[in-house]
Amino acid sequence: MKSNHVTLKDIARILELSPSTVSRALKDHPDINEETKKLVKTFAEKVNYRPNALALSLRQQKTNTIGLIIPEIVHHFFSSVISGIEDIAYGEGYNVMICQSNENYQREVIDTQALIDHRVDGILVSVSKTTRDFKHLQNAYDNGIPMVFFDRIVEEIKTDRVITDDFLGAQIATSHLIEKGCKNILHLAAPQHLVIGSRRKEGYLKALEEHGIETDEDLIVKCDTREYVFSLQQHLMKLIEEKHIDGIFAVNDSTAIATMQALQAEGIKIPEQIKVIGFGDGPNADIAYPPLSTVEQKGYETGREAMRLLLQRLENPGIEINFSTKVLTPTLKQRKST
Amino acid sequence: MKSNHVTLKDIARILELSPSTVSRALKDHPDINEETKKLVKTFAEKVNYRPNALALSLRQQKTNTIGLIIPEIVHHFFSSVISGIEDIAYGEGYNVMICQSNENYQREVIDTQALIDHRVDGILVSVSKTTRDFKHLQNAYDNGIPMVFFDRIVEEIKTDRVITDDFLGAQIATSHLIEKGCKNILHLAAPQHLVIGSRRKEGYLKALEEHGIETDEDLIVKCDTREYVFSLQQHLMKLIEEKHIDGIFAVNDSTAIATMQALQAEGIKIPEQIKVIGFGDGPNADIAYPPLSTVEQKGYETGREAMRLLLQRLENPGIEINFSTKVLTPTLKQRKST
DNA sequence: ATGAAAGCGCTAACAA
DNA sequence: TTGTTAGCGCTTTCAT
Repeated sequence: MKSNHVTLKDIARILELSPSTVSRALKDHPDINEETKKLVKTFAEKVNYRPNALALSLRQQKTNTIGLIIPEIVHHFFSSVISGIEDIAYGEGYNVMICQSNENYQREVIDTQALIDHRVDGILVSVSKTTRDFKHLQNAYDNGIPMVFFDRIVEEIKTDRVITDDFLGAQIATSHLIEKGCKNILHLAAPQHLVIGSRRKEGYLKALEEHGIETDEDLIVKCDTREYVFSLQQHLMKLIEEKHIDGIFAVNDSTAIATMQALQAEGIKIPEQIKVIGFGDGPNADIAYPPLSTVEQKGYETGREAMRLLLQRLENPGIEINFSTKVLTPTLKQRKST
Repeated sequence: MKSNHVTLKDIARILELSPSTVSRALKDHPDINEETKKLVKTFAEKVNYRPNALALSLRQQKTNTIGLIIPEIVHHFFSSVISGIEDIAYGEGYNVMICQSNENYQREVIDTQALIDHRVDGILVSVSKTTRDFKHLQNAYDNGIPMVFFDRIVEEIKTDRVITDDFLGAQIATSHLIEKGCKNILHLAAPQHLVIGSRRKEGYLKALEEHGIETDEDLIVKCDTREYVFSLQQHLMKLIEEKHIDGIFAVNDSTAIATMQALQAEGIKIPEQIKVIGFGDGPNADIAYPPLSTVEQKGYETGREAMRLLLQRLENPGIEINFSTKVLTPTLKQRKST
């Protein structure tokens, strides 16, 4: 910030006008002389004048910036969400301040604080896996900053939300396996304190129930990352043998893909011996061998909707609108793994 | 920014002190009474006081924010870069303002402007594929904002840079194919106006030359995305047949993987009939079938180095340090595709 | 040990 | 039509 920056005052001084006149000229205020306007504008253009966003924000008590807290940018779902948010935000003149919590609670707390410190106009959040205490978010909320949760929501805080119908998605995925002839379906699940973890498990259970298949708690294994799969490989193989597993529903694509690789390494044929389905439909699903059947989760749409809900609050300050929850419905993407 | 925010002034008024005293107390100024300090601090704590970062930046002429312009967050390489940058930046008390150009020149210009408007202390850039005019960056540079280019650099602007040794990487990849017995090697190349595009091509040519293999311009095809591969599928198959292609070096992993899929769809066995190698080593390489041999490009390290170079400028303002170019050496990652 | 005042860059109510 | 002034939230020099 070494000041090679031209300020309003600089322009005023050089043009022998007052700062207010320059300010008004620049924004086409009706009662400024056309001559003056032209003079000021061409000069400002010439010296490449750009208003200081900090000063503007301070003055207007509005930053035109919204904060985003996201677990991990590397995940395709989340980076799609970012694109969705940005496309809407930019169109409305908002900037997006992206914070990556890295699935780390401490970092999330710090990020939230940083966003508050920067006086963002609103916050979009998907909480980290390790977050179990929500004081930091409650605090932002109490500060009067509009918030929208997406995907990994916090049920304790009442506000707008955008979620995927995880229950339905899991039900669709599981039913698909059943319809393909699977009888003993293993579920690789996310931590149950995450809403997506429990909802997807419930959808799985519901599908079994609907098809009159008895549930077996042993067939639900907490395992939601690629690394996790390989570390559990022995255990999983044993389970598959003992329980005659013929179908696997994994809580996300990368777990599903790693599982296929682990099984193939043990000589198991997919889909002939065991059918596998994931959840999310990132680009990996197409790359996997065989291409992975999965349930499509709309990241870009999630981002757009979240930003739209936030905008609604920002553009109607003070007006009480009932909180709404936008539910996106996932759809089956059948490929070769089922 | 609906003001539920407590200000210094608020505290001063309530505690019947002057704003300056409060300010000093909060930052442990030596000549403030211990009593007063305690009073102020506990009160500030109690009401959850947080200094307004905007006001601070305006006052100090320093935002402690650095700007990042990146082509596409969805690419693993770039999201790793972000992590590298953030890890260093956070450690030094800097925030990172991330802008995604989406490989779009116009957007890049706007993003650059937004960063200047926000008076970021420095900028890290990897230019978009469609950028051929650098006025916007030159402008930031002329404004006295320290800049570091990484990966997709701009040769016209003299400043610090972090790059992968693309020439060497391509040479390593191509030599590997040759050592594995390939005689007729196809190169799927990136646009030549991008430094990485031409460097990688040159490395490919160099390797051929070193091994006494005649080069053939027909074996260099501009094709650097998954979609591109499938749209060129017919053309590529014809080329492979006519030229007896037995090895393919693709400018990036996703192009390499798509190529393997296209070939396999035509019944070609990999690596038996044709060996394929990529560049970059994202997680997709492990997921591909067969797992893709590639050359490792260190995203996280790139980010760290870029941020370190920038920090060096920021912490030594005014001091002229010669610009340096940090070159990261890629290493061969052999898997099953070669 | 504390306070008053000025100023970072900008806008807007009020004056002229 | 233009200028003066105050103030957004904060720090810091200069008084007291």
